[in-house]
Amino acid sequence: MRTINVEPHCSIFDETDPAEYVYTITAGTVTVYKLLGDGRRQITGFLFPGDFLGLTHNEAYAYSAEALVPTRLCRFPRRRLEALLVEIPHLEQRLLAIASHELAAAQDQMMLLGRKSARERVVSFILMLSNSAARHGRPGDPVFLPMSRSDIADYLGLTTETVSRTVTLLKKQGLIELLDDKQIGLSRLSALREIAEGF
Amino acid sequence: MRTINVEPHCSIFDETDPAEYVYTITAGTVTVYKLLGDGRRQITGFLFPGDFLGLTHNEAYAYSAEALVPTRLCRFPRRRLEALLVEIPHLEQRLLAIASHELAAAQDQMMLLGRKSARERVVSFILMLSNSAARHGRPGDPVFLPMSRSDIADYLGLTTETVSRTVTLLKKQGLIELLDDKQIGLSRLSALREIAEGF
DNA sequence: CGAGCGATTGAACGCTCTCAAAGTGAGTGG
DNA sequence: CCACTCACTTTGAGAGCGTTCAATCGCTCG
Repeated sequence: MRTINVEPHCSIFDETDPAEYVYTITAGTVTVYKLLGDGRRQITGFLFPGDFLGLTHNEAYAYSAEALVPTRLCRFPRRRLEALLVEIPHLEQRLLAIASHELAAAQDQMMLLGRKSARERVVSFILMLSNSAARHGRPGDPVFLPMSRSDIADYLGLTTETVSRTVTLLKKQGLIELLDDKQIGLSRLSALREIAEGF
Repeated sequence: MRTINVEPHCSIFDETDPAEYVYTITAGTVTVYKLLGDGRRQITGFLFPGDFLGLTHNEAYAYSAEALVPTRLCRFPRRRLEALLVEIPHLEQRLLAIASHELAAAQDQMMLLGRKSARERVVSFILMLSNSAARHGRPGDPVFLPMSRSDIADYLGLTTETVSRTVTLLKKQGLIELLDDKQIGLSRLSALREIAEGF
């Protein structure tokens, strides 16, 4: 087990790398993404301190991961983890709970990507970050967005321009407040929730 | 444990039902989906014989499930499964492997929904069904599509009209053959694979 | 034969993308 | 301290892909 520091925009592993390690994040933010042949990118998740990274049952990782901000990770050899699983039965339950939670989040994201408008996607994203921050004991309002517009766009299946326009519009309509472009106040929480749920 | 038969378009459980049972599918096809406030639907998966249904760590299901064709299920009380997990350590490993596999599939689907064109989505879908059929020991070519255009559309984040137009176009271009509207021959497999991967 | 449902086809619209330019802010060097 | 650069964000105008609305086709079933 080793501690590793990664600078912003530096790769942790790539989609086809042999999956030799698993990681836990102790500080920072990580983006997990997949690429298409011509370079199109889909970010499948943002990971924060406490989250696991790199769990898979295949030989290779199914996705790439890189640091968004200066990030600290704990790295385990995968074989070591598998040995631990035999010793500590509780650990497997814990991993199953995590995987189950991630699956539910993935289904929400499919709903977002397949059926929601740009406006609904951006609102859903802001609320998601707010909830996630609150669960991790950080303030849920104002919401802090450590990622760039381009990262948000690649997570929401939009372009940076559309994300920018949508945020501007939400502000004009008094639904959010822009403290700066990485800090957003939630003026009308219940209205935002309705938009995200598609009413 | 009980065997249950479900007719087409009949609900197995709904998104908010208490999650009292887990199921395995022994015959037929099941659709798993989520709904938005105004009725928009996103199908998050099609399940076939051998697949598990209803696994969750929450009180309620996170999605709805219904039969697509006449379907037979085995129903376990969830508590019984939890008891089995204690008795049979291997079972937990198996569930973790399944969840891990589903997560990888979910990430592929996010890429499809967020970044692929209609044409790429339809081709990816056809190939996905072909691979899935082959893994289950059924013919991968021609591909059998048990679901309606509307189900395909709700799975791919498109409309029925777009699915229909796209399939017609693929046929005109000699990339697939339409035996009937539920049976598709894969004329040029490698070309199809390139389209799906975004080249 | 007629009803009804799903699939297909057509035409026009609109949301988001694309391409382009201007604005903003942090960091650098004169 | 200010000018300059560079990256990111915002704003604008126009185009395009997929949607919407509507009509037709084709099959199954009574």
